[in-house]
Amino acid sequence: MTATPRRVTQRDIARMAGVSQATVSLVLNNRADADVRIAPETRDRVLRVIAETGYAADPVARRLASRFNRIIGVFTYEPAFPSGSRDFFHPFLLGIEEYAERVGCDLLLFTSAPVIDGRRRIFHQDNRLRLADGCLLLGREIDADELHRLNRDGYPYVAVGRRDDAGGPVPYVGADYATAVGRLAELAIARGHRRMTYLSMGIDAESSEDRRRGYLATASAAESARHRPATAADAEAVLDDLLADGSTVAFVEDFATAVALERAARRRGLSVPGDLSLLTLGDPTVPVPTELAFTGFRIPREEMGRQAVEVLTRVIDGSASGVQQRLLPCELVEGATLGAPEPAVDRP
Amino acid sequence: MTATPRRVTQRDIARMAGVSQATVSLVLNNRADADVRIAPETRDRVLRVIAETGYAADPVARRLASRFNRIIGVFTYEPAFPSGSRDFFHPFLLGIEEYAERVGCDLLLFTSAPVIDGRRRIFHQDNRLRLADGCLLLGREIDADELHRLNRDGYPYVAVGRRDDAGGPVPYVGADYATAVGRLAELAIARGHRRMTYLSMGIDAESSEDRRRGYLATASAAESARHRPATAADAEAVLDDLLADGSTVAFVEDFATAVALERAARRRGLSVPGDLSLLTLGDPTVPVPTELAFTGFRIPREEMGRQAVEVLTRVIDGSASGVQQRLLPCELVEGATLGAPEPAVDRP
DNA sequence: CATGATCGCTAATACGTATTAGCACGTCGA
DNA sequence: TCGACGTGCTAATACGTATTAGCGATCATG
Repeated sequence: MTATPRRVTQRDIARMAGVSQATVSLVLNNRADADVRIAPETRDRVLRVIAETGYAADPVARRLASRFNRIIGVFTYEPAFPSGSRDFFHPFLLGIEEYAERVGCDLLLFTSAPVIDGRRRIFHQDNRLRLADGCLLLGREIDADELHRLNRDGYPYVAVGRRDDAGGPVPYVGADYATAVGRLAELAIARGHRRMTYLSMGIDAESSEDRRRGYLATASAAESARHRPATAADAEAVLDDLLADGSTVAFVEDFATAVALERAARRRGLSVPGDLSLLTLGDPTVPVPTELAFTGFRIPREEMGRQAVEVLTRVIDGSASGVQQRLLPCELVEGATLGAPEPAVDRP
Repeated sequence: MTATPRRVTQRDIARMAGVSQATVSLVLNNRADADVRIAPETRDRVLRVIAETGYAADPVARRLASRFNRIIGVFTYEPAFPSGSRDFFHPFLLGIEEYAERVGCDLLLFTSAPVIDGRRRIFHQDNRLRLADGCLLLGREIDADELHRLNRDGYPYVAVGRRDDAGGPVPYVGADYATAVGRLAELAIARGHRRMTYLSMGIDAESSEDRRRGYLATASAAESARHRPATAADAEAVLDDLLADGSTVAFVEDFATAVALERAARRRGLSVPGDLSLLTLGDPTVPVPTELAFTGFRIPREEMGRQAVEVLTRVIDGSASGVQQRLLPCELVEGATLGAPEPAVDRP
């Protein structure tokens, strides 16, 4: 491992081709403006030397000079491990990578961001955001203070998933949970359900709030529309509660909880959807083994990733007019867990 | 989208604190050498201003000046889509990200590299390698010319997976396929198998070559040790061939092919491992639905990712002495597809 | 032939940081 | 009182590129 030989620079190329460094830069950038002209012979000569030496411009210097990098930062909020949340991020990343490739950008994963108080921080001692032209934010819960600061600094970013205002509107590409859950509620009511319960994950994120809002907007037409928190570990108690209430359908935020509920019901000799209908409100975020096809909806994760990159590039190059906020529709999934309620004993 | 307000620089900090830009830099980098002294009051004053303004050094300028960036490049050779190869890369990336986080490096995915003649190229017009301090190379087949060039340029890199020399030894962290396959062959022989066939994927990669080598080294002790290419689509013909040859065990490079063979055997009323033993030589690279637990070995993909980053950081900071080449052991998996051969009719 | 206009290129500078030689100002010892 | 030395800082420069004002030469035009 000898000392690295100094890399070839434009100055070297210039010397070899008998021109100035500026000329090399102009040739390299294919500048053909009215006020920048290079004779074809000169251009060819420079290009030949470049080809011979295999020169490639240093992207760092380039960025320093021009303020653009063709690098898109990706910040994942929740700790990437254990691989549970990995499977959550993966579809987004697929879409992001696909679109980044299309527009010729590299992706910078901010893995160096330190975890402080159990959560990754964008802003810290050695903040590296500016390495990228702009940044995508991924994560169920995003720190509002950090959004404030991004807004204040005028740093180009786009959140994947809807976000409340934080010192100004937050640009995002999200999923339209409210409408999707509303549709499911309509379906349930159309099937004859009158008493229903919404089982929340108990986290305080916008994604959760939107689902609940969609539920309340539509389900409030029913005889009874409750909501309560629930986890998979809780399944037995939750099931008790549903039965006691006479709910014939549950809207389950967390996929794993739905699986656990179905299993608990089966153990008691109850059937889904015969005795209880279950609706799931998004794809599983953790791999859960189940044979059952749940009725619910699909989050367009890949498409969200793609469009987030698209919006971000717009924000970066300034071609975006106004605040960029998009909600993508979720596709309803016709599964086997929504049925008609048992004809109930009339209640007084 | 108004014009971006110029970001705060060291010069601004310097002006506010009444010192020079150099002093700010020195304070920031906590320099305490013998020949660099800053009075505690001055240091505090500068630090206070930094805290007030929320200043953070521009990593780009920093890199230009210091030649180090704490960025690790990741180059994936095979086209990332369809998501089949995605599942192949994923475990590597998990390990890579984990270790990168540990050493405080960001990851740069070279998604901008163009695909030429059906394969991604590192070197092209607008080569962005130098954005990273060094680079990891992923992919079953890596272009030897590009390795040559990396070696020639003295660019720090590490391949994930063993590579043949390319104008010099190639630093890598690979899996010890030869030993693993050799072990499987020993197992087969110990169980009484005497006629065996190796079914290759027919690609010309080092990973394939190593497996074959391990097979030949050990299996050649058997009565007959053939090898031939095979694909999943081919399963019927391959099965004919195995039976005709009297092979009682097959070493199957491609997981999907093993699945297809078992299915074909079952259709003919043959049982695995009763009539034919199947050994797989690595985890599935494409999700294949199967209930069967195949006997074979596990590739330590995550660990390979981690160690690749570790080695790369060593190469970058120059603390690596000599060429870095590591082979990690594969863990044997005791499945249900290796049995004892039917007591065969004596052959003359 | 004088005067612009156009062409082809270069010199100079900016980008924001890290590094280093060295300056100004003490202080101390003889 | 004078050099030697230590302290605390700054001026200058490098890193490699992009950009722009502008210079000399050539060309067209009256």
